[in-house]
Amino acid sequence: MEKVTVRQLAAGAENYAEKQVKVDGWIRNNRDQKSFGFIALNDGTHFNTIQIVYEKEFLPNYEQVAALGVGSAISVSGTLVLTPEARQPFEIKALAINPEGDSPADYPIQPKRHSREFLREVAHLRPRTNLFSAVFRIRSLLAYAIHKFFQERGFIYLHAPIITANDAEGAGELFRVTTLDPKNPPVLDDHAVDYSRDFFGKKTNLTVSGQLEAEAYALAFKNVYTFGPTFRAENSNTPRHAAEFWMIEPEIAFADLNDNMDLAEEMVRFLINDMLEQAGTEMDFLNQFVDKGLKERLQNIVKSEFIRINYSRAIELLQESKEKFEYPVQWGKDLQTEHERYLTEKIYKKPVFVTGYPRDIKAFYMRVNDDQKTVAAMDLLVPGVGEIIGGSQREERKEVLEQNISNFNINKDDLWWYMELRKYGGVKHAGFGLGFERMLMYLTGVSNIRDVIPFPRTVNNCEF
RNA sequence: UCCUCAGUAGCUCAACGGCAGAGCGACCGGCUGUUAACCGGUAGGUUGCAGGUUCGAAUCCUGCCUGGGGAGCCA
Repeated sequence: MEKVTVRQLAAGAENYAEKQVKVDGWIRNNRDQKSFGFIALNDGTHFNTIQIVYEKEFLPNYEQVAALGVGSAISVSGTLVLTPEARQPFEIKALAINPEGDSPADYPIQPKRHSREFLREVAHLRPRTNLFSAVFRIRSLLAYAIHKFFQERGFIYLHAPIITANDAEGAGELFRVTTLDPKNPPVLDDHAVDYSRDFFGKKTNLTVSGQLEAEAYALAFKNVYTFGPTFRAENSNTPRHAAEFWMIEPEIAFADLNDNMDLAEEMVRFLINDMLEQAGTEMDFLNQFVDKGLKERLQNIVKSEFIRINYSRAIELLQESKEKFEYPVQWGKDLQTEHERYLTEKIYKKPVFVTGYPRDIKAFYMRVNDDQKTVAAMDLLVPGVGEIIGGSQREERKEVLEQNISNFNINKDDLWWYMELRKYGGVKHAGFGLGFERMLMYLTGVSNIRDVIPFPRTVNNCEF
């Protein structure tokens, strides 16, 4: 008897019609009647369940099977039957059902709607629900799609370090990495902790970005990307922030800001297309139960050009809009969330690149424009999620970069190697950071980042 | 960190100063094709925690804890 998966059956049930097969899985629902019953079985290989029909006359352990609760693990042997007239295209008429793992009546996941908040408390069981089955299948496919996109274009995948000593990027609060005894650390004469006696002989932390290292590799391999975990110790409590998340950071040499935006746009379009193709069943489910406009919105984005406007023009548009904003719109100040949302959700209703931000509100490594007041930065704003990409052309002129570093009061000594990238074969280059989970939220319509990370880490929460 | 809303049965919620309830789930029974099945019945509670006001508190007040939403920070 051939062991099959629901994935194999979904791909071609007619190959198995009237044949005997064996499937293993977990019971989603079990309904018994006097002499027959139905089990909705999920074997983990496919979003959909397979229906198992079992009858008293064939099963010596009918009563035992009928009593199996939701969540129980079973092995089923039976005949695959095509059922074109029914709601499901095929089912299995059971000849034998072996209980493998019982699930008592207090199993928290019931065949009914649960709140996301409740399911977060049972994060070890929530992947057994429809929503999380869809989300985490798509998460896996999306990670693969990202590699596909860059590998097909000849990019080199770079593993940037996770432990780093540079804290010069200003990209957020850091998680310290140390082996010192917190109760009794070695101290200097002025009672400050003596990090020279720490594991690495200096202060170290978890990475907040692999960008600086990616620049080094872009200036050797031309086009590279990183894709790995990132850590920010921000005390931020929002549906869009996590302390541990994944980020994709491509870096391209001999390229300017426009090349950078072209790449970002092509990538976003590729990822959407790929998910619509690869995850049809899951996308249909999300479109029906999570966000009614999801598929239409994504399909429109694939077709339409992204908007590109500069910061100054964005300020003008917002000022002309007559919309009442809580925070004033003023040149020189950063765009507030409400401003970004207005641009992408009200004015354009599609993704918008905003470029050329004031120099003072952006990072030291961004290339200064000829006006000396703005930098070659770009943010990609999308409806519903807000900023999913932040990037820039990098400052490749050694003198200008040095000036920036001193303007931002950054310790130049930490960046000696970064400066040498400008000294030896420095060339214009650019890159961006894509928040993996934010992209996933955008693709699935799921509005809380805690629901697209298997075991999310946020302020005051490191359960599981 | 700030603002705001909410914690009542396993889950989703009602009761809003006067006997703590419903739907779903669970359990028992019925039903020959169900599919978040249907029909009948049963069990299930220190109303987040601590204090206060009151003859009487799930309900009003104070503090704390937990969670949601908004803001800032950002991806």
